[in-house]
Amino acid sequence: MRMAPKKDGCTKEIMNRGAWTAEEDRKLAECIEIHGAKRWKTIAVKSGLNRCGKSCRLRWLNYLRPNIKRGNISDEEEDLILRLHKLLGNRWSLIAGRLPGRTDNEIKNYWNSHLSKKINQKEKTVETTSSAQESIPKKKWDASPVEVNEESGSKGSGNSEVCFDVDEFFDFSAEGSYGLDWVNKFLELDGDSWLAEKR
DNA sequence: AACGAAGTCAACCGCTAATTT
DNA sequence: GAAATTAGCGGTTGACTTCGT
Repeated sequence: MRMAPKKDGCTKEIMNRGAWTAEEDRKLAECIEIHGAKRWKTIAVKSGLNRCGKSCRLRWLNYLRPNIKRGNISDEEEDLILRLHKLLGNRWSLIAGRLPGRTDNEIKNYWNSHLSKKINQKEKTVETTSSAQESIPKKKWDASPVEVNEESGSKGSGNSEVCFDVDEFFDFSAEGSYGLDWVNKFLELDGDSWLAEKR
């Protein structure tokens, strides 16, 4: 697509970059079938694509992976993204993990092009209608998750209002959790009635 | 029809975390 | 335990498409 190679594993030699061709996709898929979707550096070499491992991984995860859904994000999915974003912030891979067949990149793009705009509009209308009483702090949607207690997982303050077990929360082995009930559990109505309104 | 603006999305970059040597 | 390597993530870019004038 563009620009000169930069420093990292991908750039020690001149690598192919930019849009993938059907032939490259086929070679990559073949190679992954043989070696599995791991060891991307190895796959990059074995496939003979002259692409870096990073690039191969991204292509596989976003396009070639089986069961991937493209486009047409449903109302339910959109609602789920909104709620998860409120809960998690810009942790796209975690959000994607709760939306079967969706990729972090797709969700991130969808957020940036659709949802962030919707939210900004909503904010504006709220501001104009309730300019007088400003007791409730303005909600910042970008990268400001509800604080969660992550002590069992990674970093976290522990000083949270919404406490839950991260391990339980991200136990993706629990199939069938695709829905809103589980997230409602953590998102007791906090004044964000517009989410409810919009349904 | 032509052109610029705005929107979309695939792909890359830079960084950190995890793993291997 | 330290250093090197690899994997994964979120942010950003820019080519392409669509829309408005």
